[in-house]
Amino acid sequence: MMDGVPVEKLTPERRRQLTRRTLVEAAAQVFAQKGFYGASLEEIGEVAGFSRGAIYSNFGSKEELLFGVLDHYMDVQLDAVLNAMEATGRADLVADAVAATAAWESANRFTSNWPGLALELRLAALRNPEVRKRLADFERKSGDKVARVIEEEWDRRGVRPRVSARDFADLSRAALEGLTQLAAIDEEDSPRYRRLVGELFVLLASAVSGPEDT
Amino acid sequence: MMDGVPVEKLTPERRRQLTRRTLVEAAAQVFAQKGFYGASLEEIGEVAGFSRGAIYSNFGSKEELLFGVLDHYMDVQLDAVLNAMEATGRADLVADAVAATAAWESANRFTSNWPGLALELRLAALRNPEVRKRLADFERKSGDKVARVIEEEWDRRGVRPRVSARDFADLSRAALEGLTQLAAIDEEDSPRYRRLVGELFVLLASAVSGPEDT
DNA sequence: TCGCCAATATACAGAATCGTATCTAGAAGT
DNA sequence: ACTTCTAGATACGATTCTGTATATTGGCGA
Repeated sequence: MMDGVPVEKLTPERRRQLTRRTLVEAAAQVFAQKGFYGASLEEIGEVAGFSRGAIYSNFGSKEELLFGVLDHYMDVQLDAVLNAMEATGRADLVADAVAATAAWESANRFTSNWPGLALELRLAALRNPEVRKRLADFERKSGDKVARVIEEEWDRRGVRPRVSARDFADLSRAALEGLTQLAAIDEEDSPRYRRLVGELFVLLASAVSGPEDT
Repeated sequence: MMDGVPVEKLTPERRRQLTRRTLVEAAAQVFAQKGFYGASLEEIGEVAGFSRGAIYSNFGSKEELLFGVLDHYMDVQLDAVLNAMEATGRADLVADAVAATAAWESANRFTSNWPGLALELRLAALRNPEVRKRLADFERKSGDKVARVIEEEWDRRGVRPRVSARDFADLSRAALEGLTQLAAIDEEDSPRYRRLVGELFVLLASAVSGPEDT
């Protein structure tokens, strides 16, 4: 019988990629919860619905799996950042900041175990030179991208900034991540920290144009 | 013979505290390098110059040792913060910010494996409710302290802030920690991130008093 | 339809770790 | 000087985890 639904042909290659993805997502989750050392391949396989065999078939070692998770993380993170940037561009600086914050929020950057994964990967970077290199490259590249967008916006509006767009971007990112972490730890005051994200952007945006500008 | 030097009598109690401290410091170092799970008690004992027996004699378990490290961390962190605050108080807001930054820098917050320890403890907090509670309490309490100092300063100078002192304190701390982490990961751009710390304070300080004030 | 091959599962060996149980040495007090 | 008591060292058992080697299963080509 012919398939009434456009069933993805599910070629072997496709199937393999699919299990890879499943494994990576499971690994991301378990790494975030238990940490790289604390997580057992057994549990990761179980969460993914596979056995350890699948992991060793698709990745050579636990470390390679970590790299898979890192790549995945960087993809998702970059998407979130670009989406947040796209949310801006119509209103004034402050409103833009608020919109970007909302986009950031909706990208569930505060929920689930995203903060845990981010922390875990930073730690992994601190300990593993290869991870460190890749993560640093990524941060630089995405920082550049964000800075370019900011610059365009400033140009378009004739803003005379007191700091470079790159500095502004990095400062925002650092503060954003610090707040995210604090919110994750202090669950009770988490709403306050989320509010502070908006506050931060308003402060920064108003500061960047200086006392002489509105 | 009478002691020419005021030799600390080294009572048993004192001796015990001393080994405890030695063990905690060794644990802090190894935890920072390898993580809680990755660190073996064997190695910690070795670094401290003791055997695992000493650990189990002074702490009941690996987890209790972690609590010891956490307490130590909070003590040191609070000291550093208060010192940084004390560095302020004479000049204007911007100069104060710079001075505080310098004090922070000199407290080696960027060097050694302090960033690693901070990250590791945050992760531990994310995973262990008891750690989370203690750390959250500490952050709140130290945040209050800092906020109070800031408020006094603002009062004394007649600053009319646009945000609460508490918000300002938390924003600063979040950004500071974010920058510290980025600096630790991107060793190559580390100087730039350190410069951004000063930049940040200047921006925040100028923003907080608003466009109507200098 | 049959046999081959790749993807995944299972079985296994070796290493490492935690916590406990036991031992030892040296100081405090009589 | 002798006993006691405690901090710390050593020995041990049990568990767990990684990585490899082997088995199995399900699809694809001949």
